[in-house]
Amino acid sequence: MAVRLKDIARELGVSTVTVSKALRGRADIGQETRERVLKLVAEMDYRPNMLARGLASGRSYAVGLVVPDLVHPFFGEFARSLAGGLRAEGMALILASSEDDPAIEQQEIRTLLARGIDVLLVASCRPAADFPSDLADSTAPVLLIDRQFAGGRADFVGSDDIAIGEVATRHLIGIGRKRIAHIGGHGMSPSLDRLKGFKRALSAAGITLPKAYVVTRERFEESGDSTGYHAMQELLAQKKRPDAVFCYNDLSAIGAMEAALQAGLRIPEDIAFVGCGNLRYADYLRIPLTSVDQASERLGEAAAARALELADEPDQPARTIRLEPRLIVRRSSVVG
Amino acid sequence: MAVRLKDIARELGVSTVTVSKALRGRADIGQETRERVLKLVAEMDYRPNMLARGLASGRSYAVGLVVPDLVHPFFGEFARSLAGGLRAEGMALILASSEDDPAIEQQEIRTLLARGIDVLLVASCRPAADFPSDLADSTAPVLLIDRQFAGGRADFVGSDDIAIGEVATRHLIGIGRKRIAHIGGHGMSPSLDRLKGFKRALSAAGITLPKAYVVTRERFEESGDSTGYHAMQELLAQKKRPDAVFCYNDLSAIGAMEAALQAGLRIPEDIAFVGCGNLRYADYLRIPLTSVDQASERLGEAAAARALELADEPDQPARTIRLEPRLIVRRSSVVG
DNA sequence: TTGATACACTTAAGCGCTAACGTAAAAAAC
DNA sequence: GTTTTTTACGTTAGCGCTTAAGTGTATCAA
Repeated sequence: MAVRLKDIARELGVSTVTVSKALRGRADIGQETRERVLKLVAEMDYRPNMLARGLASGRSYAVGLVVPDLVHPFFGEFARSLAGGLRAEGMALILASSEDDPAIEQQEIRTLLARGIDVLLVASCRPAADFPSDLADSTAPVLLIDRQFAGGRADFVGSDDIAIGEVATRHLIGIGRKRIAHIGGHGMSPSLDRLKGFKRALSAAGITLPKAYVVTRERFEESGDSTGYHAMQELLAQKKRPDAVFCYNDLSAIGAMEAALQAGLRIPEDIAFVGCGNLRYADYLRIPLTSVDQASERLGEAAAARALELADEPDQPARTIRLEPRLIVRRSSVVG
Repeated sequence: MAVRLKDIARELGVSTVTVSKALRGRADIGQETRERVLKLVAEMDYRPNMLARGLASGRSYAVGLVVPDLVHPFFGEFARSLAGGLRAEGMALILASSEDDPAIEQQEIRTLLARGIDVLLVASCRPAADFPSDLADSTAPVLLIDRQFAGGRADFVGSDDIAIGEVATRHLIGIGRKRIAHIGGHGMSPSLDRLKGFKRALSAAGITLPKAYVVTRERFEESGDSTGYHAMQELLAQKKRPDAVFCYNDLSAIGAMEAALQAGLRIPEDIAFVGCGNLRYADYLRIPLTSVDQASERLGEAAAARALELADEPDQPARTIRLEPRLIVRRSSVVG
């Protein structure tokens, strides 16, 4: 089959261990031998068998990533830049999608662990309330992405979701809106925190929030547009309908805008919208959408960097990395 | 560390091989023993170490996928449904992104192969003209996705790109357009075939195609909108500007429409557009976009099924699977 | 001269698993 | 009742690599 360490060693008249060490840059190999090895390795196009290396060394040089939905632009962009950061260090990415189903998520985590991944990255779809036991028991260090668990002492890379809620809401307040509603999720930490930021911004401005102005739903990733559409209909049914809505993500904002337009409202004159995620197509929508950018690329880079650290040194005190959001203003919130 | 085969065997007073066989459902294990093994395996939460299994058996139960761009909706959707199909059979997906760079693609293929993947799926970004040697020499069976190579005797799962070109063009002819242009790519097989279908449909209808009505570009995945925008400006500069454009994909169509709108044209009255890919957001665009649906989900399923076959039996005659496209008509091509 | 100290390698062992073959007992065949 | 077959296991060897523990030789201090 393929070229093995043994073949290189035989050809060179040295032991396999010498070749192995030379390849990995260990110090106890002579300059001349090292060069001979490297030269032949290149000539024979040798690639170490990572399964064997992983079995022998306990390190697989691969990280696992579980996301709720690959198609969601945020996770796509995140995965892309993560993969780029890992590739630079010769690490592979094993990807799994949970389809927003906790049972699938658990199963995927198990199979990733069985593959000896060095670090487990998870954007969990399980409720933020308590830390899942399988993550707590993981043999590989765990790096939570985007979604955190309550009291979790786990490593985390994600957005500052409270700031997202504040930034979006302050913008709506800033353009003079008084009846500001929120279409959000429940259960996951980003939903909770964005709502918290939303409320914080409102009360800081002395604006009261009717209970009915907060509509929460599930499943924002896959079919967020219809989720947003129906949630918006609920808001439009209020006696005093809102004049601005902060939506959990862009997809739900798209659906919500659709509902508003169908109801004959003008955007942004009658009602303004802010989404979150800064979708690639936000500029090209019927009404270009104001959105909070989560810097998914930079999150991917940060996660890659942290994952590499954890792979090298698994037993570190947990760290939390939060990136600040940035508001991108478009037509949906300013008369243009 | 984790529970090993040996631990189960010791506990049960049998050999490791017996446990291994029972676990994999081999015939030469007694009913009673099998049950005892399975029971204890469940109790002790044993998961086979896939690195060891892979090393010993030569099968890793993982497939590798290289795509040009994870963020591109087509590949995202494809990867999602592929992963689903594989998961059902206990196969993992190792994902790599080539960033549309042939050198990165080659490197990623090497690292995937070094990981002992059972099947290599590649949506290659290398020119269709000739079959790359690394794919020809691959130790794992190769399954080409979306893009084919000339005279390639390799397995393939993708769209019927000629039909895509025909369907789109016939539609534009059907709505009475006479000056039909194409913004397309070059090099990759889908570009070539879509152009072929485009020309075929035109000549079947007896419509002549000015040379300048075919504009080809590169890089349609990542920044297709600006590619489409600039290509469209070129078309608009013609003495006789087109009254319809078939664009390589939706992203370029979005950019092209943007350019047309900026030029003061009405869509579809003055100029109609058809894209390809049937983007999730096609309905919500400024002008909802008529697009050819590639059935990316079904492609993913088909690829998963074929990959499983190839994993079980690598030496099969190559098969080509092409899914028929379907036109989704929206505002960009009919006055609505 | 002796011993310590590097240096540049080799030998031995084993990671956790499976393929291939071996074997003993029970069942079936003659 | 002996041979053959079948059933249900066990033994051996090894996948390709790495870690840990040597081994021999040159170098240097005492």
